[in-house]
Amino acid sequence: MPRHDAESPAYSPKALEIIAHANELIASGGYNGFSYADIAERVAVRKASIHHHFPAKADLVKATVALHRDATRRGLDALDEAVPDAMARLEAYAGFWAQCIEASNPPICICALLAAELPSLPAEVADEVKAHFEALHAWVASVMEEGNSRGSLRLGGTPVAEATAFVASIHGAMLGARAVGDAALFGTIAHQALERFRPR
Amino acid sequence: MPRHDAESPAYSPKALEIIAHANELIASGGYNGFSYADIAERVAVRKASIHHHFPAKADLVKATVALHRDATRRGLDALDEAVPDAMARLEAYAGFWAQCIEASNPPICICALLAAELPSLPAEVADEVKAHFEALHAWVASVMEEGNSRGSLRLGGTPVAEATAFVASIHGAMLGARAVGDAALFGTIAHQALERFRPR
DNA sequence: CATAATCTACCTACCAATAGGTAGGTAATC
DNA sequence: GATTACCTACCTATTGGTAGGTAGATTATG
Repeated sequence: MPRHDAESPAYSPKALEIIAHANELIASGGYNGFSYADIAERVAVRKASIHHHFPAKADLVKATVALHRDATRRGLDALDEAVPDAMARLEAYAGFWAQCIEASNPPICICALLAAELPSLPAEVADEVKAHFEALHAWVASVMEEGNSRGSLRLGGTPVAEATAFVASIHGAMLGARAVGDAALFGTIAHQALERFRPR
Repeated sequence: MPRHDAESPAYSPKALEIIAHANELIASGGYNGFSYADIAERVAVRKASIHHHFPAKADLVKATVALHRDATRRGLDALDEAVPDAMARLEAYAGFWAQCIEASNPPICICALLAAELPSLPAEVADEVKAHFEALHAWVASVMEEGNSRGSLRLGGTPVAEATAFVASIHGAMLGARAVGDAALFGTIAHQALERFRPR
């Protein structure tokens, strides 16, 4: 899901390597928690060379988020195809994140993290983060609407309202697990969030 | 709730002023999103003078979080006294945050924000954030347990599990509202999170 | 009460390190 | 030859912090 395709046509292999490291560093300390120097030493080129691939920091972080969004979209598309049942699809989505967080790979959704810092982000990055939330809300809502109409899950409100609430639970669960230092807490909360949609 | 008492005995008036500004700056850009220079110009002293009050940045942020925790504890205690009904109490808690977020005062819980950045925080700050989450989980759980046993709210799981899920919803709602640039979204999600506890 | 000592809260000056970035150059590849 | 991807050298600005000093307020002492 957040796994990106190493064959993305828009970036060189080195640029993709830089993005991968930016991803990890953002996931740990947010936008201002890492510098080009950090990336440079991980990628084994000089700091100034990073500018060749990404002229400014905002370019790098925007690209990182955009690639994360691409990967998310492809992952959600794949879920739509592979898992016909709406409830099982949401479970698979939550399960995917539970595995990631348990393995710290990645340890958090970078868009959720950047959302927290949104007011101080460059506008082009903030726009990507906002778009990610909107796309995720829309996907969850469409899954819920489908599931509700087919009886595989049961909504207590509108699909849109329930979807935004579910996404909030997922992201809040990431914060909670991180705060108390218990990765399994994410899975517990996510499972609980899903139970409310279980048909009786 | 996050309003602190201006008569706190441990800090000078100037130190409290510094903390208040640190609070705002953290709420906007997190731990690394502000500097002593930012505080200095807001408080109208030289940057070096801030070190007199807080020798290192970690000291300042730790104190800021600690004061926020004190204020939260007092606010929750006051709620316990003023609102006998458990369901109404949770509603008051959520409503308080809804007002804050609508007024951007404060625009987000700094502990939720710092939780996102936890891996890169100084340990003494991370400990305060963790303790905040644990205390909040405990308070919500106790309110839920009381409400459940009195019939004023209904739990689908254990008080501890439901409390952590509720806190996740609240914090996730903060992220969602911030991400999409719609402060009212917090209140919508929070209200929905509460509805699941409404007795039938 | 007057004076000295101490405390508090600021200042200037300075430091090393870092941050994001520019400019010009080289070598390898196509 | 043009492009790509690196390099060195350098820049300004900023960051968190140290060190020494001053002035006013407060406390202790005779």
